[in-house]
Amino acid sequence: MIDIKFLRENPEVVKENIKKKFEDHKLVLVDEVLELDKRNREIKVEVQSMKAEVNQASKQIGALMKAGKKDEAMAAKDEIARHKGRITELETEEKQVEEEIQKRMMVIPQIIDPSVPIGKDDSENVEVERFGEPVVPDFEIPYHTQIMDRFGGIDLDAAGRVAGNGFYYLIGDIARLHSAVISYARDFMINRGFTYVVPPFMIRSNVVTGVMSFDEMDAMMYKIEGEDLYLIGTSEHSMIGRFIDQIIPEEQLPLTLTSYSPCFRKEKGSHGIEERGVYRIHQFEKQEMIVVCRPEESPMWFNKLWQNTVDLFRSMEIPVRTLECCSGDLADLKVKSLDVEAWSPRQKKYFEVGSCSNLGDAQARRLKIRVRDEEGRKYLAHTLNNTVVAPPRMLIAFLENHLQEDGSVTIPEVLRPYMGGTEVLIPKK
RNA sequence: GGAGACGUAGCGAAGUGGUCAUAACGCGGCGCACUCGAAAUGCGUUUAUCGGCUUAACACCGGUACAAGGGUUCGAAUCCCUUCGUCUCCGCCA
Repeated sequence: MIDIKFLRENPEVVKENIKKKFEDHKLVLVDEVLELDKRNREIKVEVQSMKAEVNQASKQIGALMKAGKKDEAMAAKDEIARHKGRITELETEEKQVEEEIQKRMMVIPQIIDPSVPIGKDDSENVEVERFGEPVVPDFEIPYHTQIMDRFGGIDLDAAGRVAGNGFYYLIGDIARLHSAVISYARDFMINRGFTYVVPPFMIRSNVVTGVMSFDEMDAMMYKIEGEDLYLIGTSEHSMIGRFIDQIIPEEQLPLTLTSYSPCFRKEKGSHGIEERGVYRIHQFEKQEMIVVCRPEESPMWFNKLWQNTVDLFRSMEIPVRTLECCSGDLADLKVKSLDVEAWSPRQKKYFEVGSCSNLGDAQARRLKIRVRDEEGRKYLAHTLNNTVVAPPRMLIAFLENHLQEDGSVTIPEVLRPYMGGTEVLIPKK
């Protein structure tokens, strides 16, 4: 969401940005907003001056009533009644016009960072850098559920009967590995100066509509029946929700937080739940990081954030690469975005394990997250978020990369303290 | 879940139909004075948002906001309705 004042003064910049994102059908919205905005301000001028008159008259009535001059008071009442109809009329139009403006502003994309590569869709995303050697072993790597199964580590059949497709039971060593990764990731971020937070796992509808569009909400969010509550799709929802309508003192910035939560997603969108296994599921757990900072610092934090994820994966000896989202694949609220992908020796390609985004002031504008500086001036914060790690999916990369020819799985040194010192998992079958 | 009380500035709190809502009073913050300095004291200052005007402004003019939404009224913090939240007691419960 961009600033309407910016659009008013720089319509060509906004249009140019829309073209860069290959969303030409939205070009017309810019001119529509300009026109609606003009009308909206005309209405405001008229309504406000009328209200000023009515307020004046009301004060007079009070004085006249006190003075016992009833006739004059009645005359003033008529005066007000004449204005009232017109005010109601104008206010109705004002409300409509503002809704129309809002509707358009919500879909006009954020001005993207100049460094974002131009491209139509995800096929034009750009690999930035590889970290670690993508190894393909000379023995066959089975599908991840098969690897888990050898350890008696997964029961999808029962999960299907109990909760349906898209759920899982993780069992024994695999379940322990899952928890170990989360705990290790938590401490990893704490050691890098982030503050650990456990947020609410359900949020109210007003927070939901604040943090996402209706379409996203419909495709992702589970609603609690009979309550005004939704299960979060990521802890970003409740973490950012914490700052809605808040004015943060500048000296508290940057807020660097790492949160844990289970995540619930309908996955109703284009992909759906097709693959068997734990790649795309209705419920998973995730360690997240979010940053609220001063505008000039957000590019610096963006680079620090994705680097954290890369470092975490490298510390567990998993090869990764970074893939930058091109303009056409970038969500409308984002200024810049980069995926961290882990190497899959089975598929012989990289797959997404995390996503790092700089939202600029777009999220802050929508949610009214402001900062007050020492002089008392207020401005919108910049917000960023990134996945630290989402274990069920990352376990795929973990198991595939650490599987030995004899069927055992080695545990990287950093994870051993969280696994009771275990150095290697021995299959049961 | 039941009963009661409550929701007003950073905090506490007055205002219960009009002419003090930026809002009494107190605390805190900021500035100034006194002091070698500090404390104490004294004086002053301290909401957000939108529109207009202006080259521009945290200057000026005006609109809106007393948990949120709606209603009654010429006029609502105050009266009525709905929702949300907080506290106390009871019930239930990891």
